[in-house]
Amino acid sequence: MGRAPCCDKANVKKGPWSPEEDAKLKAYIEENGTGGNWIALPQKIGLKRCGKSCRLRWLNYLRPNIKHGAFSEGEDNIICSLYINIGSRWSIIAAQLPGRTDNDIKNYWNTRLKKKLLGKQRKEQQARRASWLTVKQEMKREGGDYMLPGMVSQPPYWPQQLPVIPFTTTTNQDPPLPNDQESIKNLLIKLGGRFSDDHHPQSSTSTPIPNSMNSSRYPLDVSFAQDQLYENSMNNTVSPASSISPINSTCSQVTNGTHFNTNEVAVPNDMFQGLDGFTDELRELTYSNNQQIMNWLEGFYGTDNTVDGSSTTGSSSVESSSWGPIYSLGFPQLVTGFEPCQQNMPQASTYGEQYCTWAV
DNA sequence: AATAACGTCAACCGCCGTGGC
DNA sequence: AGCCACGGCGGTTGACGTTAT
Repeated sequence: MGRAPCCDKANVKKGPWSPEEDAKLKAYIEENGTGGNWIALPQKIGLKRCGKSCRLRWLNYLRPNIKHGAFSEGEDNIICSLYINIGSRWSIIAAQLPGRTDNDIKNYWNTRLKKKLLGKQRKEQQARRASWLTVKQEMKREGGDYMLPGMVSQPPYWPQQLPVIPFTTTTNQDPPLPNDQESIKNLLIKLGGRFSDDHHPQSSTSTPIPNSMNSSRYPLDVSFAQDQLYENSMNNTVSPASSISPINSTCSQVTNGTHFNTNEVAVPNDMFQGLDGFTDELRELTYSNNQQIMNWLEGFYGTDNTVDGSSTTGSSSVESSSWGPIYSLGFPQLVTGFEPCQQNMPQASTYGEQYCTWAV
């Protein structure tokens, strides 16, 4: 037996709110408050609306200090930084943008920001491909290796060189500031990579997954993403087989248990859910190296740094200078803004653990 | 001018966590 | 411990406006 409906659907008006309804609701709440019971509210006011609908209307439209209209560049940056870090946690993102509602931000992301991001990425990708084809032809003629400067031929397999700093907020202390490499690692994981100590799953202790992670919404399948990345890298690069490191592709199992290995990094599989081709774009992107990902993001953020191909053939190091523009635009806002988020959201520490923690 | 295609956004739906009983 | 009501959240839908053909 299902749950009883919160209201009598047959006698409830749906669709756009009329000015009269708005006025009634606004006047009542401003005078009396919600009374802590949205379900009972419409009857008190004499509105033929569902309580949930009233709540939504108030929160998204009628409540004071709601900001309507275009998003600023700064707001764009915050949204993107947070999305990259925590995914589609719109309410948390909204908490960082006074006057904006989660619904607004969600719509804005889905209809504009995502495309803006993709548009820039596509342009760069096309340019890169064009130059790649040129070089490839050049190399074929000369019988050389198919490698572009600044491109690594290995599948994306991030080395465990980055410092491991758990980004937990389980204490009362402020969360540690993410340093460059931590942020990069975090990002790379979300892009589907894994780290070099992933191969020792049995050797470590297990850590309970937070309840919210341990649901069907968050199948832990990092290695599967990695395998896909590998396939993508095989399909999208013309690298000779000899230059590709072997990769363990036998561990593509969705972890549904109640524990996860502390050497594994928990990444929600739906981190980029709803992005359709965007996920593929990101995966495709990872056939090149960290530096290129950094440049891609910098491109989005509007900085004009170009790839210094000569310095990026190594697969492990990421110059902090390359991260600089992103760091300065995005993460400070994220970090300094995280505090109100913690205050407002009791489960904020859970998010911190879910998305930012990995153990040594 | 007509209409198809696309974009935007308010609103809805259903699931989940929480707290009271 | 189990049930229930409720609030909150994220994903999706559909109406409406705009642009392209």
